Amino acid sequence: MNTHSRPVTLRMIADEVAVDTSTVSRILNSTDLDARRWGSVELIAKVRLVAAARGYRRNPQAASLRTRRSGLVGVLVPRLQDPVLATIYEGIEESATEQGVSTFVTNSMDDPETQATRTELMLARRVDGLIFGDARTDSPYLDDLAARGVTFVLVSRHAGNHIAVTCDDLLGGRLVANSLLASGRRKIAILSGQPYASTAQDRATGAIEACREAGVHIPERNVLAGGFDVAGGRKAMEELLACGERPDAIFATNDFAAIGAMGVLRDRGMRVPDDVAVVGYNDTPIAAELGIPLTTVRSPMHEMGRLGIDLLLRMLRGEPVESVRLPPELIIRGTSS
Amino acid sequence: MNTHSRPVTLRMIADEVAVDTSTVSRILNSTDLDARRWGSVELIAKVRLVAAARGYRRNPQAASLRTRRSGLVGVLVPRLQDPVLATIYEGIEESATEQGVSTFVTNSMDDPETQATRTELMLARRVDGLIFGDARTDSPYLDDLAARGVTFVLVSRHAGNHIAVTCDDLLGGRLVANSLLASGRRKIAILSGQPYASTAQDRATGAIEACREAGVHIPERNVLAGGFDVAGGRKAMEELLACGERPDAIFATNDFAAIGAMGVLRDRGMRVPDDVAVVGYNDTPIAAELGIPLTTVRSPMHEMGRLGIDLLLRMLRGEPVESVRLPPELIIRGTSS
DNA sequence: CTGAAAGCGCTTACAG
DNA sequence: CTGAAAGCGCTTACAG
Repeated sequence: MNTHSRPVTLRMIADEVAVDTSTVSRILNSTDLDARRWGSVELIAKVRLVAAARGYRRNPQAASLRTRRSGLVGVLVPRLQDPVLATIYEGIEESATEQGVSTFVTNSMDDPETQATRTELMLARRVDGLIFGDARTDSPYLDDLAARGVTFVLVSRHAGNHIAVTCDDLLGGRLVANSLLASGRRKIAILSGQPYASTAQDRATGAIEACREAGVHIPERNVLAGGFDVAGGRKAMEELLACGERPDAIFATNDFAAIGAMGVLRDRGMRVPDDVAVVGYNDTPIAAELGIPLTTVRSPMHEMGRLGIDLLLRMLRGEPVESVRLPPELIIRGTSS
Repeated sequence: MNTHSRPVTLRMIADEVAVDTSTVSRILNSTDLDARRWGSVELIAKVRLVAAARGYRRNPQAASLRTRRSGLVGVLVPRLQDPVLATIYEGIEESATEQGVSTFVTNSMDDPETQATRTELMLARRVDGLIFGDARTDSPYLDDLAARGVTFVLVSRHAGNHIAVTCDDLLGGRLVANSLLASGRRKIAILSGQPYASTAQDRATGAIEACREAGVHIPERNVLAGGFDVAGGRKAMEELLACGERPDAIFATNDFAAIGAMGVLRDRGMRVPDDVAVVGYNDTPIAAELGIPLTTVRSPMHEMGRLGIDLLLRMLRGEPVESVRLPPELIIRGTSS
C-alpha cells in the first residue's frame, strides 16, 4: 500500500542519459549562463529534461556532507507566540526560502541557559549560521560564540558590536515623548520592558532624553521594568499606581504591555486618554482595533527579518557587512489625543 | 582569526580509543540498558568519556544519508503570525526537540497553490513526515499526498479521514450557543470564519444545532464567512449590519474576529454586552485584557501541537494511531454577561 | 564482543 | 567538454 518510492538520484539521471554522474551534477548545478562551460547545448537540454521528467530533487543531506555546507540556519527568539517575533521570523523564513536555505526556529524564553542549550543544539544540527532575536546586553554569551568562530547576526535587539538589524529605538522613544509633550502631558511614566533588552533600553532612554531636552524630568521611580506582554504591562502599571504615582501619560515600550496597562487603568476608573494618555510600540495588528485605538510606533518587523538573513548569508559568503538601523514611524491614534 | 574548527568525527574518537568507528558508533547509539551487548564496561565508559571530552556530536546529515531517515519534520501553517498557530507550533517544536527530531515551519497563507509548493519543498528537504495546520475541506490535495505514501498528520483542522488532532469544535460551538441562550439572547449571528476550515465549520454548526434544539432558528444571512483576524471580523460585522440585521449576540469563531467585530460595534455606538453580547474562540492572551474582557472558548493549542508530532512520530515508527479530539472549555467574561 | 567493508548520494579536484 | 576516482561521516549486515 505504501507507494512511497525511493527518491530519484543523480545516478538514475546519469544512467538514463548515458553520461557520468559528475556531468549531471555539473549541469544541474550551473545556471544557463555558465552551463555552456559544461556539456553541449544538446546534452544540457537533455539532462535538464530528464531530470525534470523524473522529478529529480537533489538530496540536500548528501550534498551537505560533501560540501560541508548544510544550507541550514538556526533562529532563536524569546518566544514565537509574541507576534513581533513571529513577524520577524516570517521575514527571515521568506527570504531564506527564496535563497534556497532552510531555517529552524526555537524559543529561548529569554533565559540565558536555554539560549546556550538551544544554540548548541543548532550547532549540533550543523547550521551554517545563526540569527538571534533574543540578544541580551547583560551576557557575554554572544562574545564567546563569536570567539569560537560561529557566524551570526542579531535582529530586533543589538548587543556589543555584533552585526545587528534593528529599529532605531532611541528615535522611536523620542518620537513618542515629543508627541506626548506636544499634547501637554508632563507626568510621563515609562513601562520599559526587560532591562536586558536593547529595545526596551533604547526606547526608554530615547523618551527620557527627549523629555530632558524639553525641560521635563522623568523620575526614576516612574520607569518600571516588566515583561513585553499583557501580564507584564498589568504588573508594572499596578506597581506604579501602588506607589501613589498619578501620571498623565504612559509610554509602554510594547503594545501588549500597553494593553495590560490599559486594563489596570480601566479597573481603577482612570479614563484614556482624558486622564492618562497611553502609547505602545510596534503597531501590532490589534493596536488599531482596541476599544480606544492605540497610539504606537511602527517598527519594520518583517523587513528586519529579511535583512537579518540577507546579512547572514552575505557573511557566510565572506562579504563584508555592516549593522543596519531601520527608521520607526509614530502612529497617533485615540489613546493619546 | 576564524577559530571555527572542524567538528569532531567518529573517526577521531575511534583513533583515540584505538577501536573501530563501528564500535564507537554502536556504543554511542545505544542506551545504558543495551550497551552491554556492545563492548566491555570499561570500553563503554572510555568511549563515552572521550566522546564527551572532545564534544562529539554526531553529524546528522551523514547519519541520515546512511539511515535514509532525516529526523526532519515539515510543518505548514496558514500563518505563524496568528498566535493560535504560533502556539500550536510551539507545542510541536517543544516535543519534537525532546524526541530528537527537528522541524521546519512555513506559512501557506491558506492558499492551495502555496500549500502544494511548500509541501514539495519540504519533501525536497527529505522530511520524514509532515504536519498540516492548514488543511482545507475543499481540496483533494491531502488525499493525493496520502496516495503518494507521504506520512502526515493534521492539527487544529481535520479533513477527510486523515489522522488529526483537533479540539472538539462542534462541542465548543454548542457551549457558546447554550450560554448565550441561557442569558436570554435570541437573535444570534455567527461570524464563522473561513468556509474551508473545519474549525470554522464545526464551531458554527455546533452553535446552530444547539440553537435549533432550543427552538431558536439562526437564519442563513446571519452566518457570515470571513477571515480569522481583526480585519476579517470587522468586515463580516459591517456586512451584517449593512443588511439591516440587529442581533443581540455575536459568536465569532476566533478571538481576533471578535475584536474586529467589537471595533465596529463601538463605532456604531452599540454597547457590549448590553445591546449585544460577543463571544470569541481560543482564549488568546489578550482576550482577558480587553476594554471589556472577552468571553471565549479555550482550546488546548499547545497540547494539540505536542500530540500532533507525537502521533506523527508513532506513525513513522509504524505504530497504529488514531485521531484525537480534545475538549474545549467555555470561559465566560464581560462581553457576554 | 569487535573489525573490515560497503555504501548512502552527492561534489570536485584531477586527468585526458 | 567529460569521466573516473575519491571521499564527506556515518551505520549496518557480515564475518570471525
